[in-house]
Amino acid sequence: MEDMNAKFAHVTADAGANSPDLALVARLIGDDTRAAFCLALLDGRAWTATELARHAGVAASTATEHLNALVAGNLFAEERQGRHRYVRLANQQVAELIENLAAIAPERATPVSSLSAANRRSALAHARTCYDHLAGVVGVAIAEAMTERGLIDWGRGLRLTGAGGAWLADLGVEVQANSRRPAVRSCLDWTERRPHLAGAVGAALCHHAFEHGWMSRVGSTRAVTITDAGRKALSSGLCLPEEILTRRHS
Amino acid sequence: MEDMNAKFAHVTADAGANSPDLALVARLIGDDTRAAFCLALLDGRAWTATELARHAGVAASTATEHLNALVAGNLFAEERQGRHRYVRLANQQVAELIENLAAIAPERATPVSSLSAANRRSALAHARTCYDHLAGVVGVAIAEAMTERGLIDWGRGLRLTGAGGAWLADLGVEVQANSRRPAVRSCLDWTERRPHLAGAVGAALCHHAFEHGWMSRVGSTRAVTITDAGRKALSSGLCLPEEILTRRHS
DNA sequence: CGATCACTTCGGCGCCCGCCGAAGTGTCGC
DNA sequence: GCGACACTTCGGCGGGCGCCGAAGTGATCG
Repeated sequence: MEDMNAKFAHVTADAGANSPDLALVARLIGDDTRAAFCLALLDGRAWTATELARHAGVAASTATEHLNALVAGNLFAEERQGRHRYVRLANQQVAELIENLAAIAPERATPVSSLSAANRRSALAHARTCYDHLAGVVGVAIAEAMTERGLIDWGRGLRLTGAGGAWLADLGVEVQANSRRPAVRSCLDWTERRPHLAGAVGAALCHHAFEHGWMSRVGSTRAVTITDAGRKALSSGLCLPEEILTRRHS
Repeated sequence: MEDMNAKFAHVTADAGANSPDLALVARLIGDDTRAAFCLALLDGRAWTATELARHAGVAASTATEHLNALVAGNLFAEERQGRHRYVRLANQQVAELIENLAAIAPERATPVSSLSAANRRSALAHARTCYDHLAGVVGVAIAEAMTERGLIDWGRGLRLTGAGGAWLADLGVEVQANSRRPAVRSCLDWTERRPHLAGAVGAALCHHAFEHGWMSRVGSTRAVTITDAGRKALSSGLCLPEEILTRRHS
């Protein structure tokens, strides 16, 4: 039947007649500089144009052009403050798109250039924020510990168990009861290649950890260090072993 | 604190030192022809190189080059059979990536060229497969009816209720109990801009509908028509109104 | 075994797009 | 007001990449 219809089909390039313009959006991310911008903004904070230009190693004028495109394409949202142009990811959906892309994408083959770069790299691999939740060795370990203790359950998709809800309430973690956002969502970690915890609960946990001084940011990067208080809380609350909570310097 | 540290930061283009190569993957989708290939494969079936070339309106040689890139980038998987080269999306993860992209991407501004194109367009908008589940007006209506009847629940993320499990069992729908794949997942419909049902349950329902003759494919496209049997089943099982189940010709 | 067909390889063309630096606009602080 | 600074605009350069058609390979069929 299919062959018969093919005979009568007009020779039309009907590829895009309707359908969303995938390429338009993908092209925005498909450039090394703009991709670097996206990854930088995954830390959930707003960056200025100059910061991004410096981070990606391009001229300010180049950064401006890229930002114009990204804002016009609704991937970034901007906010002008005096002489500064702050940008952030437009919304949750864009953040998830970039996470998905990052999970699929291969590691960039970049020789580690210096000692400080190696250090920064290892700090990121150990613990970092990923948009608004926690990633890296520690993030993955938390997700696995929560699984083992029956706080979350992976059978037929990720789900927060009753015990998990109680555990959060016990800790005093306030989960944003947003109607649309899933309570728990898995996010493939791009250093560990194993899932860590995202979604409303992931975000709430991360927020809670900052609020209670369990961890703090390393400079202005998205790397974080676990404090003594954090080590105490995580090892008693989730039985995370000491080796995982402390970063081994390379 | 952040400002102080910034002063001491070295002037390095450390953008990609570590980190996944987003741009590499995004660039693969960021081309009109390759994007058309991706959308075509969203129907979940394997296409031959020539079919894709014709669909996108490019020469066979061009298609070959694109397919080489997409396979090398692990977005497509290929299977050689005699003189045919069949390709399909490499895995579930890629399919979801493309769905996410499609949900964000704007509609392609393409003037409808002919009557038959308009017809095809309206058929797709009414009911179509999206990878392995059902989309379009009908897909969205099913998801909403299931919500109203308490078979699925959106509070704190999408979840299959007890009643929903019972309903499926009652219908005789066999849900693949894959450990990793979520039972229910929402997928933003790009014609309706509202969510329809994906995940293991979405796939099982779609499979069930084909098996029981509730719907059938329109030629070799991913559009489907609801049969009389399907209208009966869906209106009695989910109280879907007749207007939604029958396509209004434009 | 020769015709046909699906796919591939290659050379060459043209355009798109990312880059920069120089000059311009707007904001802030003194 | 004047310098410093963040950002923007513009012209121009260069490389990358998507396209094609022609010629080649290998499978299939009569």
